[in-house]
Amino acid sequence: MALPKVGSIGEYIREQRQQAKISLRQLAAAAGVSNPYLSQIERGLRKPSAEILNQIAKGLHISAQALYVQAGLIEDREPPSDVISAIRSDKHLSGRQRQVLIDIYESFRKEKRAEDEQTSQNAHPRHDSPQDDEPLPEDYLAALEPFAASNGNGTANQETKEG
Amino acid sequence: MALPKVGSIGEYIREQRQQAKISLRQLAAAAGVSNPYLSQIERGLRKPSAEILNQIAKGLHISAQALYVQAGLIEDREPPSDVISAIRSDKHLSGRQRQVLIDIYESFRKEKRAEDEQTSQNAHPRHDSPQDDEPLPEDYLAALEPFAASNGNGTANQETKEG
DNA sequence: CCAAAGTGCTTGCAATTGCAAACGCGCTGG
DNA sequence: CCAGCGCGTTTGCAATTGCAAGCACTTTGG
Repeated sequence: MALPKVGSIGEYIREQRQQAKISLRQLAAAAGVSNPYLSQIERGLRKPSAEILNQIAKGLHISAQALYVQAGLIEDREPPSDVISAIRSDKHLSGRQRQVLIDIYESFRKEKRAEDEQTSQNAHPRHDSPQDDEPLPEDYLAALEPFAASNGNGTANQETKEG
Repeated sequence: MALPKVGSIGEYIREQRQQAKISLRQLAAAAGVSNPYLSQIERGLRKPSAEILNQIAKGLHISAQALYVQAGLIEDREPPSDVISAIRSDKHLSGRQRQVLIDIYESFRKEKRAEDEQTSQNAHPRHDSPQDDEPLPEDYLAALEPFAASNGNGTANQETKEG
């Protein structure tokens, strides 16, 4: 997994560099990295660390965030799950309970996503979550038992202001 | 250069993990990294790559950006220099000229900064306010909120101990 | 013509990342 | 008491990062 998929970030850097009309060596100097390494990065032969990426962003006078997104390191935007944020901000739950709920919720989401992908394998171009396919551990279900018994409320009602 | 300022990121991760009441191994599994490696990261013995950082952020259900900032990988953000943006948007300059101007301007800034740091050695840990190419929607900020809030008050990080 | 300087690229190599295996420690329970 | 499980940590090791040195090519220009 060292060569192919990282291409976009390298291309992006090269585009930005050429657009700024500076040579590879100049950018390398400005970014504080070696020229051969930058060359390899631009051609997708190497996967630069976040530090290097940050330096390059500075050398290019572009947003580091944009570069991270391009590199797939920030993905795009965190999944804006109201459920998770609601769980996390619920003062009536212990840390353990929070975690259990979140894990369960996520496993459900995961299942659903797997089903959807089976039925229709259309384009999800930036989707990059390789191995997260473990079923719900018994521990969690066991932890859930007393909880579900005492709490009959099944809806995760969001109280966030919705405009 | 193996352990300069990476300590904070490790401590931060550990705090977040303990706050979520999950074990090191659980987080390691959720993040898709090995437990020994996560252990070393938390203790500041290793400097994780951006990918690993991203995975950990997901495992912790916190914003990857926040983690990058903590790791010093996003540092803060490029100073929203009007000069640079003005230079970049000036149609009367060639790409090369633009670059030269920017470089000169930056070297001046750098000099100045060096002087300032000599006179007063305090760093401004300014919170990250997203305002770049794409302003983040409030939904996202809301998702960030519990985390950002805990950074300011909830965590046992910055209690009444000042050295 | 050929030195000098520019461009990007290839090649070893030290240092680092990241992991599998295994250790010591505490707890539970047959 | 010892087997079993989970916790965090330590210890080698393969794979990768990132760099210094050097290559091939093109342009400048005395």
